[in-house]
Amino acid sequence: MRSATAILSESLSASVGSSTASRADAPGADASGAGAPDVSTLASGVNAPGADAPGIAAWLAKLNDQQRAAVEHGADDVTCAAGALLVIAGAGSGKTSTLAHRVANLVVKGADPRRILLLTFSRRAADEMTRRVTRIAGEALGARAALAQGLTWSGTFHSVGARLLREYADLIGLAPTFTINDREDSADLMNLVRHELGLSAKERRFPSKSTCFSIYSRVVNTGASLGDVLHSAFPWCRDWEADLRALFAAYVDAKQKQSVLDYDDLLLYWSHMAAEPSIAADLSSRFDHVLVDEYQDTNRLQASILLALKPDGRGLTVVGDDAQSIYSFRGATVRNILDFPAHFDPPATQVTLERNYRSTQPILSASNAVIGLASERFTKNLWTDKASAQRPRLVTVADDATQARYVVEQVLAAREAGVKLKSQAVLFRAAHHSAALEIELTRRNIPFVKFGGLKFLDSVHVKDVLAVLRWAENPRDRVAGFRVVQLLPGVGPATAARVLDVAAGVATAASVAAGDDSAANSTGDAHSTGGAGGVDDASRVGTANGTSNANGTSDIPALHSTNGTRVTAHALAAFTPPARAHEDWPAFVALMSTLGERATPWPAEFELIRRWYEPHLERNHEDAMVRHADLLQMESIAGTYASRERFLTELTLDPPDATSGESGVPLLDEDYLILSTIHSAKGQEWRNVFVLNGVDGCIPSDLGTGSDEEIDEERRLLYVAMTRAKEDLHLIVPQRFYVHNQTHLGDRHVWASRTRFIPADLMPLFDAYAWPPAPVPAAPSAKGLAAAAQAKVEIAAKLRKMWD
DNA sequence: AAGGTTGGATTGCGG
DNA sequence: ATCCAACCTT
Repeated sequence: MRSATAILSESLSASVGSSTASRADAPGADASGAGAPDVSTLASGVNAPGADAPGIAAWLAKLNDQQRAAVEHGADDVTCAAGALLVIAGAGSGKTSTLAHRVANLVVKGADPRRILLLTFSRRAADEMTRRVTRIAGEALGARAALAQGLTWSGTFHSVGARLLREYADLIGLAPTFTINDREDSADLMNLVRHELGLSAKERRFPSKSTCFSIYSRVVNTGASLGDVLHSAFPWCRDWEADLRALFAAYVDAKQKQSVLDYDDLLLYWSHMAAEPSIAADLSSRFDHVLVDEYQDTNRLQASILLALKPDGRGLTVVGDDAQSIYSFRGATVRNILDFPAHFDPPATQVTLERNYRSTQPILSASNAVIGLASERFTKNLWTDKASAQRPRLVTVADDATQARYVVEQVLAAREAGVKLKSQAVLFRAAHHSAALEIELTRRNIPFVKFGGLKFLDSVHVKDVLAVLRWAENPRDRVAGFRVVQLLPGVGPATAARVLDVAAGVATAASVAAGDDSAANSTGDAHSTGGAGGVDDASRVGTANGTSNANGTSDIPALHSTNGTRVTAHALAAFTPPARAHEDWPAFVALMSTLGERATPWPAEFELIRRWYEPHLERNHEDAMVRHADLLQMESIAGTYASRERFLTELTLDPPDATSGESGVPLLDEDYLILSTIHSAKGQEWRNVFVLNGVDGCIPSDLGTGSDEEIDEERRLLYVAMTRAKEDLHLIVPQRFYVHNQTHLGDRHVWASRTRFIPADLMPLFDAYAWPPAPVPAAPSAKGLAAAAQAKVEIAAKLRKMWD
């Protein structure tokens, strides 16, 4: 099946590829550049407060009035930053370009790029932004200034948070070696805690680990109370409120004891840190300017961080589009945008970019009409001067398979006409909607890259190897250790728990005091044959560790990595494994010991682990070959990171997200079709766009039709999909839609109807037809008709006769 | 206690 | 289809 190697390397090439592509197509540059200097703009010179401007600097002249207003807001005196700025940037309005120009302009006017904080939605967007700022500033300054290195604080909220937390770790009682749990790890930890509290053995089934985690995450991100969250988003879990509260308390406790942070913690700690007066001053004085992209998809917690960093709004710029808010399911709220201006006194300046440089007028008209039906009215209407006779197409097909054939034929036809595959994208609501299409593409040998959906990091073998690394990096990470120990044959949950207790017990003995009861007990327990040796070991290690930690200041018993892992290795060495694990135990102890002492430099450590893991991989998996290839691929990528910690952090915060077809990894310069979830298509554009499954149940998803808010979010999702298209937009409506939860080869299906977001009165905006075109039957002759009528009568008579 | 199997519940989008 | 707890066999 799908090889994770392909996924990983593809993700790399995909992101490089997309940069290359965007240089060629230059979405935003198009927006400002190819949009041809508007003569009236040049003449009027509106909003050019620069006194020295009878003419506008050439590199700014390409912008339209609104864009330039956004770029030049307060830029005259960058050292004494002007008040907050809100840029409402409609789809395709050159948002990225405007933001990049603004950053470049700040630098040109003398701002220190190292003191600019640029927060983006994804790592890809951050890289793209850095690249463009560098190019634009280079153009403005006549030379490529040393800006690429200068713009050091550009990234997602989560990655910047992780960086800051490591810097300030000592001040906030956090071990600087903390590791970060991804969603699945977090759910696993939640599950461990859930078992410990005895919540798994209730009479009525307790919510699953991922549900528990989702609830927890939502509470944290929205700042709402548990009761409210349960009521509004998880009504079927309302009865468990008290248990959930206890679970979450224990979960937080476990995270702190283990020095692990989940995604939400990166924001939560940052937010609390920024609100702490002793740190806040230092923290906010580091950044003269804070700019945030995709502000409509930030949540309350993120907004609170911004307000803490820039309480009066000076130097703060946020950019977003309320019509494109599609992440409320993870706590994002458009209120952040809508309420932004009023947060400040004087209120934030607002600039609206309404001119669309991307799509043709018919595409824009249809998109505007779709979003116009939202219950909440959006004030702006996008306009363009790109005329076209081609309306968006609304294509009715029989079913999923026909939909796939339609897309393939249209894509190939377009390519024949000179449109590269890379300029065409297929978008869908849920990752699995593209299954039939992927099969068809593979069959016809058309290369493609898919964004969204299954992640590389989700595969078992990758998680295993990463767990070894994480455990070495942070010996208190119980989820990692629990997973690692169970890789050995004959070791299951019970043994793994004992091993971890011993390791933790030793650690406790080491940092608290020698002779701690629980530590001695658990060591003794584990050591049926040589309890004395175990205790002995523990106290010896304890002394060593105690000495090295003598000047430690943290009140949390901090076990910093080197010694901590050495403790782990000692505990493992002293542990008597079950008989079946006997043979493998020494190699395991040796591995953990080497990793703990950092005896092997990075990235050779990775190879060490991979070699150790190999036999276990072969024992546990049928398809060991494929998985092994993945690990080799990963190994070569490991070398591109400076350290074990960087590798772990980056991989967790920016997991490779593209998958490719089985036909292999398309090469960089090769052409390939883009498949993407609508969510992952954010901020992108293509000449031709196909939107799959434009039916009720898919858009809107039948899971998201609970409330009006949810419906509106689904509507915005369709809007985002439609506004990705530059020239040609196909919305496909399969009439028969198979239900996916059914037995093998089942034929359950529903007769789907066109999405409710395109009601009948919007139909004139579309070019509607069925595909394949129905063959036009020859008109039946009068004689034939008469014969047919007679036949019908005869059959009816025969049927009646059966029961005579 | 481990490891495999089974039946019942859940269910997407993602940093 | 996938996840999880419970049951069964070694």
